[in-house]
Amino acid sequence: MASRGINKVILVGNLGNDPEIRYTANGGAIANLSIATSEQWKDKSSGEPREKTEWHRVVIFGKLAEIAGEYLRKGSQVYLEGKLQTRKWQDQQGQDKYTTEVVIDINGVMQMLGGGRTGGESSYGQGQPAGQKNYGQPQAQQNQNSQGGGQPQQQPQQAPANQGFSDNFDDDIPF
Amino acid sequence: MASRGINKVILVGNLGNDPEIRYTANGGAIANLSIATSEQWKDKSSGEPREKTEWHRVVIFGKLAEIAGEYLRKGSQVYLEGKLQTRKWQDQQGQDKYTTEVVIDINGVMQMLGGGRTGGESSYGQGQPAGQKNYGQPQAQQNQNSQGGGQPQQQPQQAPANQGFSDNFDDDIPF
Amino acid sequence: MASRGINKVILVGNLGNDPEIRYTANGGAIANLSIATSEQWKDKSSGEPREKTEWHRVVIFGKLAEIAGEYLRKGSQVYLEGKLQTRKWQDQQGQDKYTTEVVIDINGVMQMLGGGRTGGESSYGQGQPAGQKNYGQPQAQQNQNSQGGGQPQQQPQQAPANQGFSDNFDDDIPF
Amino acid sequence: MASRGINKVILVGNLGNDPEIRYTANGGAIANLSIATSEQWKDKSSGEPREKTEWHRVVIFGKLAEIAGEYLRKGSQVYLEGKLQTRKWQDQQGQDKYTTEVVIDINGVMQMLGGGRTGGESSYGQGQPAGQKNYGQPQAQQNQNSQGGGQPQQQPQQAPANQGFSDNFDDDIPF
DNA sequence: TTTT
DNA sequence: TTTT
Repeated sequence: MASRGINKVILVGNLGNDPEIRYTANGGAIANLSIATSEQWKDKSSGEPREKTEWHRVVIFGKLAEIAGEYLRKGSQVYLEGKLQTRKWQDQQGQDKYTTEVVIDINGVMQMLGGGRTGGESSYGQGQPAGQKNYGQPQAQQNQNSQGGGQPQQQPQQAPANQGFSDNFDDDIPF
Repeated sequence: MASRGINKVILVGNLGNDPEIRYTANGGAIANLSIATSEQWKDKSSGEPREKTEWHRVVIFGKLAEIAGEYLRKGSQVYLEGKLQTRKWQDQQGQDKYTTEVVIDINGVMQMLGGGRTGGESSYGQGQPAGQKNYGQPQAQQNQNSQGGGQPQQQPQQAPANQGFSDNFDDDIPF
Repeated sequence: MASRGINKVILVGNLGNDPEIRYTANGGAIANLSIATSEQWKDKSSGEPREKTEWHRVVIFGKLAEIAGEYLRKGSQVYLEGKLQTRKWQDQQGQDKYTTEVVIDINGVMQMLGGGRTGGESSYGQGQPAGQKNYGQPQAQQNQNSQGGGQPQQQPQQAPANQGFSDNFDDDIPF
Repeated sequence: MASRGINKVILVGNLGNDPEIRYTANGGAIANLSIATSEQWKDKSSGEPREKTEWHRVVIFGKLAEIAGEYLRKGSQVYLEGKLQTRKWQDQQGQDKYTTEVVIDINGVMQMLGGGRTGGESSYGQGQPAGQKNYGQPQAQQNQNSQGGGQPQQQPQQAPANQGFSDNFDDDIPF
C-alpha cells in the first residue's frame, strides 16, 4: 500500500494555441495546453539538418490553471513539471481510445519563461489583458502549496546572510 | 517579486552512514544524510576502467526527515528530489566557510528503493527497528503535502477504469 | 531551425513483465518495457487510503536495450530517463491510433535499482549470467555515449579522495 | 565497479554576469557561469512576501561552453542540466576549501530561454552574429553528442506530420 | 502486468 | 551579480 515509484515529466516548450480553460462544478479551473518541443540534428548519412517537433497534451489543475489562462498565450514559452497519465475514452463510434497527458496538479510546477521583454512589437501578447505588457508576470510559484518555503524551522539557523548574496564574497571563494 | 527560476536536484544513491536526526525547538525533525553517487567509464587513452564517487550532503525537513530516520540506514538506496542551497558559516577559527547542500523540504521527494527483499542475510538492516525486516516500508509519499492527488475535481471525469489497468487492454493497443 | 525545448521523462518503477526484445535489420536492439508507477493518498472526505497505478510504455534503443534484455525481469525496479514521443499508427480496421511512449535512446538513462535480490529464492536471476549474484549488475551507464566523463582537463584538480564509503572526511566539512 | 546512482541538477535561472571563458591546453573551452534562481513566498505569520535568491556556480565544458560564451550574457535566462560536483582546493593560507559546482559536461544540457530580447535596446545581442535578431538562437542542442536522435530505425514509422505550429490535428485526437 |  |  506504500507509494512506489516516480512519475515525472519536465517540459520546456511553446504553446501551439491559447490555453483552453474550463471549470468544474466546484469551481476548480482546468487548463488544456498544447506544447511543442523540438529537437534537431544532422542526418548521419546526408549530413543534412533535420528537425522533429513533438506535441504534448498538457492538463493543468487549480491555481496554476488560472495563471495559465491569464498569462499564457499562443507562442508563450513555459517550463512545466508534472506526471504522465493515460486515460481511456470512447469516440463517437464507441471505439476505445487512449490519450496520454502531462498532468500538472497541486504537486506540479509551471513557470513562465522569457519574461516578455519583447519591446512591444511582438505578435505575441495579443490576447493579453489590456493595459498589461508582459510585466504582469504570474505568481507561477514553484508549487501551488508552498507555504513559506517548507522549512521555517531552519530559519533561525540560517543566517540572514546569503539572502541574495548582496554581501560581499570572500576573495577566497572562486565565484 | 514573482518567483523566477527552477532549482532542482535529483539523486539516486546510497547512504554512507546512518542518518543523523535532530529536532528543532518546535519539534520539527531534521535529517542529515550523506549520499554517494558514482559514475564509471573507460579511460580514453588507456582503456582502463575508472570510477569516481561523489558525496552529497543532504538535509531533510519535516515528515520525510522522520521517515528517513526510521527506515534509512547506512547502505540504503534512495531517490531524492530537492533543491540546491549554499549556506555560510564560521569554523572555530572564525574563517568563513560555505557548504552546499541538497535540501529536501515540504516540496521535496524521498523514495526508498530496492524494497529490501534481502532475504534476511543482508548486512543491512542492522540498525533497523526490531521485529521489522524491510517490509515496514515508509509512506515516503511523493510529496509531503499531497492531499489526495491534487485533482479531486477530475475524479468524476476519470473512469474508474485504468486503476491498476486490471481490465484487459484492447488488442489494438500495442502494450 | 534551432533546437528548442526540453522533453524529459523520469520514471522509477517496476516492470509488469519481462522485457520484449527485438532487433532491427541493422542489428540494433529495441526493448519494450511496461513500467508501473503508483501513488497513494488518503481520500480527503472518507480518509480512506487510495491507490492508483499508472502504466508506462517504454521503448529502449541500442546498448541499453541489450542491457535491459539481459538484466531486467518482471518485477525489476528501474530508473529511466527519456523523452515523450507520440506515434500514429493504423489498426486493422484502418483506424488512426496514437500511442505515447517514453523513448530511451542514445541520450537516455537506464539504471537498475535495488541492486540485489540476493535471496536466491526469487524467480528472478534466471536470466542472469551464471556464477554471478547481484554483483553482476549491468553497466547501465548514465548515458550510452559517455566517453570518459567529458572533462578530462579537470581531473588533475580533483583529489582522488572521497572514493568510496570508507573515507573519513576532514573535520572541517560538516558531513 | 558498475555505475551506480543518478546525480542530476536542473536549473532555470539568470546569469548574474557575463560568462567567463577560458581554454585548456588542448583547446577545450570552459565557461563559468553564476546563475541565480529565486523563490518567494508569503510569510506564514506576518503574511508578508519574502524572497530568497540562490546563486549557483556552474562550469560548462566543451562545445556548450563555446556557445555559452558566444550567446549568453549577464541577465540571460537559461535552462541547464548537469551534475553536482564538489572539489577541494587550498586558499592562500593553505586552508582546505570545498566548492560545489554544477558541472555541464558532454552529457549535460544547455538551452537558452526567452528567445528574443528583440527590443534592440538591450546591451544584449552584442555578441550575436550580425544581421540576426533573436532568431539567431544557438545550436544549444539537448546534448553535445546527439548523432541523429539515436533511433534512426524508427524514422519510417514516424509520420513527418505535426512539424510546426500550423498543423491541424486529426479530429480524433482531443488536443 | 509490477510493487508495497 | 540576475530576474520580477
